[in-house]
Amino acid sequence: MKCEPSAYSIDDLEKERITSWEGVRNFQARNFLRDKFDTGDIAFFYHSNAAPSGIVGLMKIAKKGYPDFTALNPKHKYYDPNSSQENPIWYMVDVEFIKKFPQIISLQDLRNIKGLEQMEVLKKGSRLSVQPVKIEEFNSIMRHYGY
DNA sequence: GCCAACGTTGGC
DNA sequence: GCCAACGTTGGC
Repeated sequence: MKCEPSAYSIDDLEKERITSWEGVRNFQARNFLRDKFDTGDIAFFYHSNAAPSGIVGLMKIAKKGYPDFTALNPKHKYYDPNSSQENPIWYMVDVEFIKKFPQIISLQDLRNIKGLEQMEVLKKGSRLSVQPVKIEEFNSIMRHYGY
C-alpha cells in the first residue's frame, strides 16, 4: 500500500497506531480494498515519491473494506458527488501499525532480491496505490533481511 | 521539474 | 466503441 510520506508516513502511523486508509480514487485499487482484504491480513507500507522510495514497514488490516466516508462529505478534499450512502463507489480499510523496518527497503534494493522479478511494484509504469503481493514475494523479502 | 505510463473523459 | 485530449502518478 503506497503513500507519499509528505502526506502520511510510517512515522505518522507509528504514532497514531491505527488509521483509515482513505482517499483511494482508482477503480482497480478500489476493487482490491473492497474485495480482497481480510481483517488480519499483513501489508507493506510503501513510501512513494520519496528519496528513496521503498518499503518502510508492516501493517495489519484492522478492518476490512467498507465505504470511504470522506467521499460522502462535501467539505472533504476527497469528496465525490457521484457517491452516496446507497452507492458508495469508494472503499477503504483500517490499518494498524506492526513495525517500522530499521532501514527502508528501496526500489533498488528490491530489484536486487532474487524471486521478485515479477513483483508488481517493480514493473515499469506500475502506479497502482494498492497492489497484491504474492506470499512467495513477501517471504523472499522477509527472509532476505532476516525479519 | 521532467516525462513516461497509465486512467478518465467526452466528442463523434 | 474509438480515440484524442487531458489529468495524475511517481521514478528519477
